[in-house]
Amino acid sequence: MFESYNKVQKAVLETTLSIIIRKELQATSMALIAKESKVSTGSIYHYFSSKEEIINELYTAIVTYNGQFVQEGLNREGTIRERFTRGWERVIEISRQYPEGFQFIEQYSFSPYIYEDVKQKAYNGGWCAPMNKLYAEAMEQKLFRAMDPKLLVQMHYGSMVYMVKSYLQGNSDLTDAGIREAIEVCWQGASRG
Amino acid sequence: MFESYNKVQKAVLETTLSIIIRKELQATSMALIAKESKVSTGSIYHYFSSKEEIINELYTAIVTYNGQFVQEGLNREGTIRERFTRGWERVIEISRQYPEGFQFIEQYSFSPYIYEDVKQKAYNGGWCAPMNKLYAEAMEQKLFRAMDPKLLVQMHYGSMVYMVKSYLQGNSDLTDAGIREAIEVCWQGASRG
DNA sequence: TGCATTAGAATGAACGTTCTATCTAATGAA
DNA sequence: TTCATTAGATAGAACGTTCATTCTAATGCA
Repeated sequence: MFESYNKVQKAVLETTLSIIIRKELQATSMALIAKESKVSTGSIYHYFSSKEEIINELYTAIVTYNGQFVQEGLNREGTIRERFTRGWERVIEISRQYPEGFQFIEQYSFSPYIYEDVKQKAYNGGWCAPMNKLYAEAMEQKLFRAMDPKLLVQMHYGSMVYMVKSYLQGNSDLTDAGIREAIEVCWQGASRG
Repeated sequence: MFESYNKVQKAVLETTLSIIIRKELQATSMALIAKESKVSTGSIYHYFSSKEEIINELYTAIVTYNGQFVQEGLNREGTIRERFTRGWERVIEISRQYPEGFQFIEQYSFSPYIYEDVKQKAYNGGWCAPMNKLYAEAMEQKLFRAMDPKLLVQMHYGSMVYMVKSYLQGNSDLTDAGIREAIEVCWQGASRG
């Protein structure tokens, strides 16, 4: 997840992610990050200019990483339906594999603590634009109902998010069959006549 | 929204909600709440035992209020499809009417800052259980695919949440026709063959 | 007068950040 | 090879600020 960072930065980012999921932003103090990551505050400030910067760096790193993973599935050859399925499978797969990253992005993508330009850059490096394009294609080919493709992508993403949240809260399981069915539900709802 | 509270409590809760949406929990200080609500910290502590209690009270109040509004639509007479449509229409309607409440619940329903028993009580007073029941009925009557009704409700709620978020972020509009179409997309996806 | 309510100063803890001292390892002149 | 020099990295105490909460005195209604 944090391969492009040095050892200290990696430890700080990993620790911060772990604490912030367990305890909220306000309880994620620099002292606690220092203690748990075993990096002194002096060193933390040597590599990061502020607490805000750590959180924003975390945000960028996760969105970029997840974005690449999803795009790999989305951009491979195949019919629209195959790419659709692979794309959403990867969205769920990465959420299941790195639930902390998923939860963090979920909580902070609408937060004022993340700078607008970081959100913007993250959006560009993410998987939203290619997915929007796929949906637009599906509409051109009359596979999908005519509507705002971006809105439909958001709705489907919402479905996936809440399915994963249900799973992470222990209110449902997340089997391969269940995932396939959920994706099918989305496809069927979007389909024309 | 806060009819069951006295004037001071109402002012404090309304102000807290407004600040927390604009600025995050960590920037929502008691001093700022006092200043904006024009209630001194002394009075705030006369009516609330702590900052945590304010936030948790806020959570309870909003979920209860929204829950009643949605249930009114859900429980009225009609076919399953009519009740389905009215239910989701009300979920969106209340979100559009009180976007701050919507955003607050969205941000804090998964937060460790809200006590578990408050979440539990809120869930019971909310609209989830009746909606689950409606979905179970739809499955019994073979209108919907056989799957976990709770999971499908969560997925549909996710779709609504992300549609409203798109709207609140200015990335799409939220017309009556658009809402109707979104609900239809959900129905169609859930339907049997 | 008596009592609930209010205001806002006071308090002490906790916070993000900075500072200073120390450590480590690489460099290069002798 | 040796050792002074250097630059970066690290540790943790110290700093000033801000925070949630408490306290004390004043207010206003019964």
